Amino acid sequence: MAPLDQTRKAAAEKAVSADTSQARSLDTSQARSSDTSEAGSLDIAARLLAWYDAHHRDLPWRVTPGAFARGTRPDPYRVWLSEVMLQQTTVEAVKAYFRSFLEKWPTVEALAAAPAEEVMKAWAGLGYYSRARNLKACADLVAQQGGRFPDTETGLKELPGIGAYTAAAIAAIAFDRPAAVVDGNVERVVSRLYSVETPLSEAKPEIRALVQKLVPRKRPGDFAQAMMDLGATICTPRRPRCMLCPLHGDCSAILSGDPERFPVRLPKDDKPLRRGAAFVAQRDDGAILLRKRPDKGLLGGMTEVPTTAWTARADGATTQDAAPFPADWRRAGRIGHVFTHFALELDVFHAHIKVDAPNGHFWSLAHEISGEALPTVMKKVIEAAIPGATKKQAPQRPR
DNA sequence: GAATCGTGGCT
DNA sequence: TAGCCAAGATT
Repeated sequence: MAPLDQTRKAAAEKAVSADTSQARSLDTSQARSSDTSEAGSLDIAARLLAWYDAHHRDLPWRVTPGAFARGTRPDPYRVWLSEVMLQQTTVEAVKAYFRSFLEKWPTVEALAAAPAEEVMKAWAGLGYYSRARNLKACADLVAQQGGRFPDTETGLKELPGIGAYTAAAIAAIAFDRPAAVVDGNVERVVSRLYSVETPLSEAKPEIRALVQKLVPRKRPGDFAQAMMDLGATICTPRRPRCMLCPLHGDCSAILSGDPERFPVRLPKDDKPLRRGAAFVAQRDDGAILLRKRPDKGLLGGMTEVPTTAWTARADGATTQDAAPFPADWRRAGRIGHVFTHFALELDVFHAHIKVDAPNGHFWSLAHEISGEALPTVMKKVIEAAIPGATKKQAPQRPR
């Protein structure tokens, strides 16, 4: 196999990319003559790839377009890691986590050798924590099988945390397979391109079939990333920049005069409000009492301070009466947090205590707090009681 | 097939 | 402001 593209120096990459424009247009014309049976689809792919060559974004996990034609390939580990992180997560949010993970665990074997707890800590704040558990489980499996990822969509989809989208994305980007990569961006681009009136998610099979017809045999990975870049930068949910779009001449929704109408979506259910109380117990040396949540379910496997149940009741029954143990609880404030399917209000209580950690709980020293596997909602809770406590190098005064 | 599962940025 | 929505997967 060719050396990993990402291990090459950036200068070499730029030199390669600078002198391949002719080769690319040659590729494009070859594609035009042989890639699909539908000339229209073909032109669309060719136009999109040409646009991508000129306008693609430089992202930490991305290699220069045309990698396979140069005899190189992306590192499947990096492609997989980035794709899992990017599930329902913005590019900007992922960048720092991707770099951090790669520095801690440069290979799938390294990630497999890491304790699951360390992986959860490193994932804290990124959300959808089952992804982190599945990431670790997947790394363990792949490492057991020699450290090689499956190179087909079918094989990839059998791994934990890899569904239809991610399997197609890895197959296309890392292994040059002509897979139909359909994420939210692609759904939007294609639903506009063809004015798909069927509402999501009912339209998913229809959209997948339309995408499959567009996928070129050459550079399917670049095509997938080009579609997603187009959706992210041009064919945006609101105020799409149609005048800049390389496909504006192909787009049915533009003719309708209202491309924003697509994709058609069904109305969403409104979010219920849940309430509860959270208890920040602090030891004389500043340590905070924490516990680990169950591995499954909401915030599965993450760390929290003791809380009451989060109930749908709105009767305000969130007082210190519900504390896990008696102490001089002082109300420190109230925090709000919005999850995917409900909103949460937590009354935060704070106390200094001098007892041993109850069963299943543990003390986290002041300098350790920022490194714990604390989801954002729990950082809000602790901050409400002890401002600065979850920041690195928090100025803590033991009392 | 419908519910469940985080968080942050943008309008 | 309050909703929308992001490189979705799992059960």
